[in-house]
Amino acid sequence: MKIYALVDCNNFYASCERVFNPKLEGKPIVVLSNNDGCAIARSQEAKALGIEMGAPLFQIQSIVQCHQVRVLSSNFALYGDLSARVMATLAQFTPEIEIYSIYSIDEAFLDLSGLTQLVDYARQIRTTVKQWTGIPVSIGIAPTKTLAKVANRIAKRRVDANGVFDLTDKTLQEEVLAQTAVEDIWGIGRKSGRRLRTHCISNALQLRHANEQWIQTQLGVMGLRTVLELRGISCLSLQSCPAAKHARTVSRSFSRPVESLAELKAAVATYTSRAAEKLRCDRLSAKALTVFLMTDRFHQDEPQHFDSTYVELPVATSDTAELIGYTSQAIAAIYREGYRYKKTGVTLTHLVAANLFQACLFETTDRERSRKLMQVIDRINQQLGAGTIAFAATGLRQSWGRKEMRSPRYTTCWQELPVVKA
DNA sequence: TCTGGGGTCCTAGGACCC
DNA sequence: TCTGGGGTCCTAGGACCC
Repeated sequence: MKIYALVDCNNFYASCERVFNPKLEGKPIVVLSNNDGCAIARSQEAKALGIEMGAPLFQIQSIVQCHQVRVLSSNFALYGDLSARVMATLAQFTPEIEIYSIYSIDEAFLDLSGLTQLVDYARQIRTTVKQWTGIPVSIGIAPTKTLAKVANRIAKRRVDANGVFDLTDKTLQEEVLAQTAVEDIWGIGRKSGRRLRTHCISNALQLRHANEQWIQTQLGVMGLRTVLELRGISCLSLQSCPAAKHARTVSRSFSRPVESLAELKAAVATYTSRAAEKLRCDRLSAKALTVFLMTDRFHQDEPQHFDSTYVELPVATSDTAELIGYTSQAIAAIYREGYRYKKTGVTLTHLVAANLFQACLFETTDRERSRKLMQVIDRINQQLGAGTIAFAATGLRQSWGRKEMRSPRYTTCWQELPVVKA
């Protein structure tokens, strides 16, 4: 029998902040989204105060003040680095590990098949991760990934579980699934949850016993897969070597409305640069791209405009200058005067391995020269900090975002290393 | 006044081909 | 006036995840 363990970091972003700032221990913390807009992570104490995931900061201001909630801007450089350390630690315990999956920032599946003393082993993993990285994790153990997710929830909630819960026992599965709300199952979202409830399926045990044909007509093959997984039949295998990405998006909301094409162009050029960097980092090239722009949907009293445009490129590329040329034209094509824009973004799609592209018969650009130039730019920005060298099209002021309460990038920036005083 | 960003997979339906 | 059938590929949109 297969045995999966799901290792999930507790309140990951909040825990990361605590690693370098122990004064935050035991205090309610929220970490904010881009522009300091919404709460995207909360410590246990903040959750207990009733702060919901995604709550706009201005709506929770009274709770924040009343309970002295520590409010922090997001610091993804720090979280990404600590995530990598957690994953590296987990990899010490088994070669069968799924990292870099789309859920990778704070969780990883491990294949523990064939091991005995599962709970002891999991405790050892938990202790080691905490000791080596400072991040507390919870571990759920079960014969399928979906059940391991359920087990992980219990590991987090039950005080007596002490961070580890083993759900391999069939009788225990029945008991636990009966207490799990149907929308708390991995893969069942709000929509499906509501639909299931109208058919009197409100917990995971009822879903487990639902009719297969009926589920497939209602929820499609994904839903059916979930039901089988709940029954202990593994449908989702461990992807130890996940497929390459299909798309790379960079988009941001503005901290204030933007009306001029010039500003939008500068923003789009900035996002294009970032997306192209990601592409080169993954050694990929894009054969197509989409650019979109939108007004503020929360301001329905103002005129609304959303548009996007798709562009196929003659030759796959990851050259920033070339891509900015295309995205700049694209944004101009969908821009309409007289709107207050809130957000714009760039998606690079149809990604192919950079060394395997189909050249164009009438090619005029010198690909080798462009590749070398990009390499130099990437190296300079890596060594001297992001944005040290940039394309003029990205503009001189890059002040769309707001991050007023960001903690230092303790582990990824020389100037911001923590200092230990004797 | 202030409301995130970046992904995946599946399905339906259109375009196109023979 | 009559106007096939089956297959593939692609995209948009929905649902979901963290």
